[in-house]
Amino acid sequence: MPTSTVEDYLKRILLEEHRQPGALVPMGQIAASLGVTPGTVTAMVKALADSGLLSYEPYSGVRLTPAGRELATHVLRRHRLIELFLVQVVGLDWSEVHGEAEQLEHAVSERVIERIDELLGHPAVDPHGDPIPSPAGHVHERDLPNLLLCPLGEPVRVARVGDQSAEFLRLVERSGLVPGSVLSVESRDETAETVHLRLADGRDVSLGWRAAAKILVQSPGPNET
Amino acid sequence: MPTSTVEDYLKRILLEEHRQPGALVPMGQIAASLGVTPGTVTAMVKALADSGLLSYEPYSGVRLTPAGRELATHVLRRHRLIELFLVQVVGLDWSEVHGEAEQLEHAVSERVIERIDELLGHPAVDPHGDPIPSPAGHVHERDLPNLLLCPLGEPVRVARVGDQSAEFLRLVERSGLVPGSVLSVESRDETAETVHLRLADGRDVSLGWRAAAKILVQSPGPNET
DNA sequence: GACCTGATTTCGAGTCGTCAAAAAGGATAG
DNA sequence: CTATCCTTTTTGACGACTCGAAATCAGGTC
Repeated sequence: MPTSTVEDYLKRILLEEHRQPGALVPMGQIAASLGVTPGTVTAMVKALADSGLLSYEPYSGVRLTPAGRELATHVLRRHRLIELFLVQVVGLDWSEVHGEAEQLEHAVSERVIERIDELLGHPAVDPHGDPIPSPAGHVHERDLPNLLLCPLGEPVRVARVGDQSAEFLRLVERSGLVPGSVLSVESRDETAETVHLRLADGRDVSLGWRAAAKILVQSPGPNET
Repeated sequence: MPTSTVEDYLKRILLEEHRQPGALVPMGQIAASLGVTPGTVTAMVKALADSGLLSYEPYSGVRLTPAGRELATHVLRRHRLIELFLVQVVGLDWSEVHGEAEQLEHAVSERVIERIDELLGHPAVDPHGDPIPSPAGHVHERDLPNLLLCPLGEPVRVARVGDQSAEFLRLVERSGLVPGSVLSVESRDETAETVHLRLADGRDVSLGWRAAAKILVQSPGPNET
């Protein structure tokens, strides 16, 4: 059985691969994402390559093998199902479930995960709108525009929030931008680097570009959240 | 923060202390209970003594300090609340929750435990009838007779099952002896070392003494399970 | 082509938890 | 009081994971 450290490495690498499809993931990125030193990553990555979980190109980076990708996807599935479970059943606030799930994803058996999945009705996305991989390991990533790219003046529905930090999530909640909310982008200011939103409840909200880019939206018609 | 290994050592020692109140817990017993070699226990126990979690008498055994007892009790509280949660909310079979909880007890935060406790209505006992320690660390151990000691011919209610192994629990379930069931001990055979029971539903069941000693009962009046 | 600069690798070291096997201690029967 | 047996301790070692610092590499600059 893989240790929880191994699971963490693979999960982080999978996430980095998602962010830049096709590219090798460089050591530094893994180190930053895990909060360890680059030397540690080099050592670990060699071991993972020896186990056949990823392929390692010295000085270039790393790419998951099918075996590694499968394992990583299962960890991600556990993580996201646990997040949703903690919100919907246990009643935690969505801003705190990410950290909890970080621990639990390594402790929960497949038995329990399947029960949770059933209990929740085989959900497609977690509380942040991130897709939940299928038991077979398939991830349905949708290609959604963010608040910097979506059309102006049209109603859109928040589908996904691309930052799990408790702080950002609390801001999102305060501003009424949780997944499912409907709003429209009134204007963008190129110089000030801000966007101005009007929410369904009439509130006006401004966001900087960094924040706006993290809010992904879809057409408001069919509510898939 | 204590590692999960430390938590396991302390929890096991607490359980052994419960079984023989007042006595020092010998190394061999800890080693057997944890499935490690005696040498490992000696080394670990010295470290725990240095941390002030227990006092160590070479060649005699070990006893938890107040600090160690408190920590161990909290682990036990997490363990038993998780067991009950898995049965009542997640819907697992009671014969499988012990193993699951063994992992989860180290991964669940205090936040989540308190939510679970609330959700379950501050329960007093877990699915096996073992008492759940209070948040303050108080354990309400009741002194109950087992099927070898309770009066003959009188109705009694199963209160607690003193063996968590999935195999034994499945036998208990098959025989209709889960906590809460009412039955009476019809007779005991000293030579054959068996007891004969009559269940409330009319079924007759025989148990060997080893098994009978693990079923603890109370008067059937107020159902405290 | 020589030189920087930033990323990566190597190296030596340390912690934690574990084992196997040898040595030592303690208890008890004679 | 001693021989024996069981328990405990000691010792040396290992695997997994980590760090810090020195050495090395790759890619762009001039």
